[in-house]
Amino acid sequence: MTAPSVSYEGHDCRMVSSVLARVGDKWSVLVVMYLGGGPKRFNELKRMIGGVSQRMLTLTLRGLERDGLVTRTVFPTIPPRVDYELTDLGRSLREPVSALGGWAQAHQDEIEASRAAFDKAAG
Amino acid sequence: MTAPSVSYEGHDCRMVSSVLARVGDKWSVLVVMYLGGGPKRFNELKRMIGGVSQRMLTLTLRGLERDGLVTRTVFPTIPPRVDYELTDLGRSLREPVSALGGWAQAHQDEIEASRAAFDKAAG
DNA sequence: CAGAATCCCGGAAGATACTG
DNA sequence: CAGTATCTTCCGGGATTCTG
Repeated sequence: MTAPSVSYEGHDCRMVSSVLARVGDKWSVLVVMYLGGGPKRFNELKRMIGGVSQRMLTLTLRGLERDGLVTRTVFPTIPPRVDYELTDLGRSLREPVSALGGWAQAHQDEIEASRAAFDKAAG
Repeated sequence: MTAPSVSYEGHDCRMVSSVLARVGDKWSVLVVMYLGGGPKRFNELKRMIGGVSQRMLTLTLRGLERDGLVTRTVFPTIPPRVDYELTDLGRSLREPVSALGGWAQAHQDEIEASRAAFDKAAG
């Protein structure tokens, strides 16, 4: 019943790993999620995410842009304005990430209980 | 059509992030994937994954065990034997991870092309 | 406002050696 | 075989400062 629609065996598992390395990155996920609500400006994202340094946000956005998940649009005004928006590819990522989010939500308590029990047993 | 079954807005996005921090971990993913094929011993996993140090594999398995995704069974024989196996929770994770794997597979070329173009433009 | 540049530190992770 | 222990190296990432 939990049979995956795509089997693990039969293709290079490392590819999944490398994609998760990007997608699973803490800030990248949050950016993709928040950009799902529409285009955002730099500081707008920074405020929404909260706890991210401008350096990390810059690097994260750069990485997402490089992978074709996000577009960067500069308005040559004063003060400058830059909009970030998901590409079609970026939007298509929301679905599988959302599935993982759903899993996280469904099993969060289970995981936390397991951690507590494990930590208690190990002292 | 790409409408997610679980919306991003409406629950704490950081939870998804924290789960991805574990699940998205390079070695954790690979371990879960390989254990999907049935119970494995330590060095068996090490050989299958390849490129992982015994230290990292130990830490990864410990983390997965702590989260209740993997069970560790010790056979008090000489030489010692330890089997690692996915729990029900661990098996349930395969489905959403597989979805992400499918996405990775489907868009790999697109991503690589985007990276190449980006790197070329940036010099 | 949106970044670039610089400094700096703690933790992540490899290599190696030892053990029950 | 399945780890633990130790050392060391590396770099992710925060804080701060400067610019177009």
